Amino acid sequence: MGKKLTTRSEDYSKWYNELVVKSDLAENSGVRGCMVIKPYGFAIWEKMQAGLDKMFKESGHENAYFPIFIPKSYLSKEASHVEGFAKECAVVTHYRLKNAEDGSGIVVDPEAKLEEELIVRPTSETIIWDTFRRWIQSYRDLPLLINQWANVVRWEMRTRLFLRTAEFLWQEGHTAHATREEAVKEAETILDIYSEFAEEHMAVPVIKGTKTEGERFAGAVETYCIEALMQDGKALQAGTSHFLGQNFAKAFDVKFANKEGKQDYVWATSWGVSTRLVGALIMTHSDDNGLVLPPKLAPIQVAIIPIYKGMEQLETISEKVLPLVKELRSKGISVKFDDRDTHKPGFKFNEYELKGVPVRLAIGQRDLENDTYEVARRDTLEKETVGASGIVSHIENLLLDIQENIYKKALNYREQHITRVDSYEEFKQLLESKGGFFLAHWDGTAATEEKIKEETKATIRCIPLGDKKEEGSCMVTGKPSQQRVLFAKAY
RNA sequence: CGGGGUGUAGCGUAGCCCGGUUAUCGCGCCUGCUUUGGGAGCAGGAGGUCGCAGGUUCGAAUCCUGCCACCCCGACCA
Repeated sequence: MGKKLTTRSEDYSKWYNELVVKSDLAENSGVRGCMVIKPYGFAIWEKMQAGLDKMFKESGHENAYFPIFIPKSYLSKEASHVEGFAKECAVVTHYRLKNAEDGSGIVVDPEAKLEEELIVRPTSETIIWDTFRRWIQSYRDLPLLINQWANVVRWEMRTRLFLRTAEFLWQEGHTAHATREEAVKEAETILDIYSEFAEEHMAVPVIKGTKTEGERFAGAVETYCIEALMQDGKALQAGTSHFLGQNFAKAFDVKFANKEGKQDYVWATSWGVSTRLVGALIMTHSDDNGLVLPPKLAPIQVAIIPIYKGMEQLETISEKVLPLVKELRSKGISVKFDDRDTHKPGFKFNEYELKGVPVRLAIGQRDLENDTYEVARRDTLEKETVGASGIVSHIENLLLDIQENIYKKALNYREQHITRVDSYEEFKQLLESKGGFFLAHWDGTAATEEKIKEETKATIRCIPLGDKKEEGSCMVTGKPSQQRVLFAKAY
């Protein structure tokens, strides 16, 4: 019998440790809250990067790169921004080491103290806006649509692999516009891109919405977000897009001459998604046999496993398989022909299941005689025998089918776990017994939001966009409400 | 940062309460033979600053102190 994972699928921290962190994606680096992303895990991130980058560029954005170090004075120029990040900044104070005089080793050279401390970027608004001031003079310079792929550091009190690590990889977009309307539209366009990417590439259904004032990004006028539901009933913020108003333009004095020749502050947005998306992917689809990856993001889409006795048989199989590998690759399908002689077929079957490879082909003596392949799909674990003549189109269709199937499965789970509630008692009860998202009326005050959070640990994930207005009364205070908002316990 | 837990080979662990030969077991790794359609079998072998530092003791993985890291809960968290 194969070794089943002993972990329950709802116990994600353990699931990461056993399956992802130590077996496949990362290992503890020994530095607090950091993670090593192994090649296979990084390949997933690279696929995400490629998909998003294409969408950004198609909508007119360009990539650039800004320094990792931000002078302390920059960070403090926008008051609410620095307030939001001050408690989690890594600070560089010195620029040199030296040998200790008592021979005890290398120490920080006290002579090499920086006049102004440097902050390791927790996000780049400040240093980018300091640059934008020099890039923008006229309405002809607008809109300025910049994206950066980078790492950032946030010294969180508590870390969680993939979801909240001290250092993480992300993209951050920063744009400047001539009008308020255009900037708002940009923030919404990006939200649509994130939503499309999550649903069509990651096969993760998301709910688009806006954050309440209390959950808003430090320095933003409006924060848009996409919220996903994990298999354990907790919500995960998968991406955010912020309309920053003129806050940063004013803080960094970024003005432009409009068509009438008058000076005005520019309007801004910023937006980002991070390696947290890899966590979202794992926690949405995976099962007790390991990862389940959507074909569009799987580093290996098809694994081919020969079953043979002796090198002669392997050669016969290779002769048949290599042209197939070539043909699949020519169609843009990533294939691994695993002809290693060091592992048995059963071992390989389990290995590729653990890695979430969507389609697995096996070919042995039986198939050579019948001119067939055994085809197994990872999402349902079903196996079938397919004739060699139609194998390529069969695989193409299967990849599309798996992509669609795991999306539907995740969507179905989420629909089963969105509950409309009208009483606070019912809300509290179902939050514990069922979990998931709750649509409920809220009076719009921060006080009520805070009360609910304190009493239940649930927060308002977002005020959904595009939902029908609905007269109602707040489930806590009974005050009037115009729309249901989305509650959940979140990561 | 507060409460609780953990740290022993690449991974997972026993031993710790009650100090005493050469630190246990499994997986993995190396060699050989036999195997190969769902995680192979047998035989032999290699691999250890017992998280770090100090203390108690004739003697410390084990007891004490400090520190570090990780996990869980809380606070915190675009």
